This record gives sequence, structure tokens and C-alpha cells, in this order.
Amino acid sequence: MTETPRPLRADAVRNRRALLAAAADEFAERGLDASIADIARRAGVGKGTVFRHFATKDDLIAAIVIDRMDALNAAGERLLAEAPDAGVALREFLSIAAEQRQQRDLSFLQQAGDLSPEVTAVRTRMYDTIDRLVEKAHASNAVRRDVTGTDVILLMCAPNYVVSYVPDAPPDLWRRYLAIIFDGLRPEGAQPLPHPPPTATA
Amino acid sequence: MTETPRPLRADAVRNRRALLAAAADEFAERGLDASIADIARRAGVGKGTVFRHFATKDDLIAAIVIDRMDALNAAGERLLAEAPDAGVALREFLSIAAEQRQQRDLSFLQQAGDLSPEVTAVRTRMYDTIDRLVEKAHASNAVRRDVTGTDVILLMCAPNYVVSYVPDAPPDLWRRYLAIIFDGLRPEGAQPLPHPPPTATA
DNA sequence: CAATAAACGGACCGCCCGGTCAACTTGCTA
DNA sequence: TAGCAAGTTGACCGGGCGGTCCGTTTATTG
Repeated sequence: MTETPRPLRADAVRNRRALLAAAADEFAERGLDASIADIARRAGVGKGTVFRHFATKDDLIAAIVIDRMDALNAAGERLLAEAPDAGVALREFLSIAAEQRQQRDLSFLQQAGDLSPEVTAVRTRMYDTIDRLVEKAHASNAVRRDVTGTDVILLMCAPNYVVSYVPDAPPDLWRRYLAIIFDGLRPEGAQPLPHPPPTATA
Repeated sequence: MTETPRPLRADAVRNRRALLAAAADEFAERGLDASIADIARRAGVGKGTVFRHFATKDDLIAAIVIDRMDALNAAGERLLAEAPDAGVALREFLSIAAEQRQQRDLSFLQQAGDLSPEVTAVRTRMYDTIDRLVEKAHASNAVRRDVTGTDVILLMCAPNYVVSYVPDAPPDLWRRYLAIIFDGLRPEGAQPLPHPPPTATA
């Protein structure tokens, strides 16, 4: 059923990689409306080459998003398998996510490159990993019971968001807000939450 | 020193108001790149009229931002004067801010309409109000001591941000995340925070 | 009810964007 | 090393944007 896709030519792989890197940098610096022309220039290729590799700007965005979510998911799986303390594992996962986003804030791409089924697939996988991290944390009473995996997913990027309002934020400032939010997740003295949790995000 | 500015003509005031409202709606629906032409159409005026009232798109944005921050500041002042419990007052203020943003999310305008001195002025005033709310909360031991006013400013919009990732979020979902974050602000069992607080934001 | 300045409207300008295409170059393979 | 498909390139296109300008309309005022 699956077609036999001829392997890419050597220069093509090189260009594809350069393009992906240049696009990530350019988006991080200029935001969502970084232009294809600038990305091409930064990668040292012609504009046409961009569209040969990624039929549309949204496809390019999707490819970047997939790369990043895959990396994050891998980190989560590793923690799930290796970390001894479930609470520490969850916090470590949130730290890794924050660190990734601190280096290059590409959060706005999430919203843009959404339609593709590949994005949906890798996101579902990552959500599942987070669910399991939270379940383990529940089991060892590190996180209040009425907080769900989806809650954690939603809160995940909040520390970076908070920091984004500080003009020249020190690179570790997010740790401060992760600490506050994580404190809000503890079981001790928690009153019941005022609204039912949302169901899994598509 | 101050010039005598002739009072605006009756139709001009009407149009200005309509423009501001239409722009707020349009930005809320379409995001930052809502077009001036669409805003004009929605307000029922010509495109030229927009630029008569607001010399540039950024000026229009600044006017909207000023309106909203003024309203929020007024609410804060009122709470400061009238509310009996300082902890409740702070939480109520955060609720009002969240509610405002829930109705129309215009947060992205903050970042855009920044340069104007009027924006800076009204923002400074609002920051000061929040500082006083937090100080009072400290005094009545409703909020942990190592959390500053600037911290609260930064955390203020996080509940809405968190919710923004849920496709068809129920309109009150933000309350859930405000509760979690507010719990992280309580003095009980708080460990010292891992990073010094940022200084006031310009 | 004139007269007049203020306000309005929309055709118009230049710019830049995402995307296309046909001529050209280059890595692969037999 | 010859031949060719795969890959590259940049000029080019249509469209939408912010902003300008001037002929027309309208609120105001004496």
C-alpha cells in the first residue's frame, strides 16, 4: 500500500535541515509573520526551494511543531521509565518543557499549524504521556487528586507566558512561576476547585 | 500652555465611539491583523475617517488599551477603598481582570501599542494600584511574603492564557486555574521561591 | 439661512506577502 | 562518463494591507 518514496538527494536533505533550523530561528525572532523570503535567505537557498520542501507556509510550521513535540514526548517517556519519584518526574518534565520554550518561544505556532493529521497524532501521543505522568503523581500523592492530566497540559506553558511580559527577563525567571504554580498543585490544604475540568483537547 | 482644543462635532464623537467599539470587536475576533478596512466597515464609516481619528493603526490600538486599563484600574481603586478583606479584594481584582479578558481577549494588543507615553502612564498607575492591593494582602497574611506586586501582575492573565488552549472553553473555566494559581500564592507551607522577583516592568 | 470650517468617504498609491513556473544546475546510476 | 530525473532558482503574479488625498457633505454659528 505505502508507496516506495525514493530517498532524497544528498543536497536536498541538507537543505531541508537548514530550512527547518532557519525557519525556527526566524519565527522565534520575528513571530508568526516571519516571511518565507527571509527564511530562505537565512537558510542560504532560493525561495522556490522552500516551497519544494513544504508546499505551504502552514506545512512548514507543522513540520517544526512536530519536531518539537516529538522531542518533548521522548523526554516524558524517559522520565516515566527512569525517574524514581513521580512528583519529581512531573516537575522535571514541566521544567524541560519550559526550558525548550525559553530558548525559542514558538508557542504561537501551535495554534497555526493545527489541521494536519500528523500534528494531531503526535500531540495525542504527548498528551497521553502527560496523563501517565500525572497518574503516577496521583498514586504517590504528589499532586492533588482533583487536578487532571488536561489541567497540567494547560498549565504547562504558563510559566513562560508569565515571563514573556518582562522585557529583558533573566533566562531562569520562569522557575519562579513554575514553583508558584506547582505549589498550587499540591494536595495539602487544597479546597475543591470551582469548575469541572475540561475534557481532553481534541 | 495647553492649546484650546475646539470641541468635537457631534457626528465626530459618535463615530469615534463606534470606531473604538468596532475595533475592539474586530481585534477580538480576528486578532492583531484585523484590517482597518474591516473595522471601518463594521463601524459604518469610510476608511479615511478611521485615520482622521487615529493617525495610525498603532494609535488606534493604544486608545483601546488605554480604555481597558483605565476601567481595570478604577475597579482596583474601588476594591482598595471598599473591600473589608484584603485577600478577598486581591482575588476579586484578579477575577475582574479575567472576566474582562474572557469577554474579549485583547491581550496581544498590550505588546503592540506600547510606545505611547499615555499607555505607559496609565499602566504605571494600574501597576501601582496592584502593588497596594498586594501590600494589603501581605499585611493581613493572605499572600506569602516572598510574592511581590510584580509577581501578581505577571500572573494576572495566566488563567485566561491557560484556558485559551481549550477550543470551546466554557466561559467560567478560568476560575479553575485562578483557584490553582491563587492557591500557589498562599503562605501555608510555602518553600522559598527559586529565583529573585523581577523588578517593576518599566 | 448663509457661510465656513470640520468631518467624511473612497479611489488611489506603494509595498510586501505567499505562492507559481519555466529555465537551469546537479547528484545519482548504469 | 553520459544521461536524466531530481532539485534549485529568482523573476513574476494577484491580492490585501496601511496610509494619503481631495472633492463632497454636514454640523455649527452669528
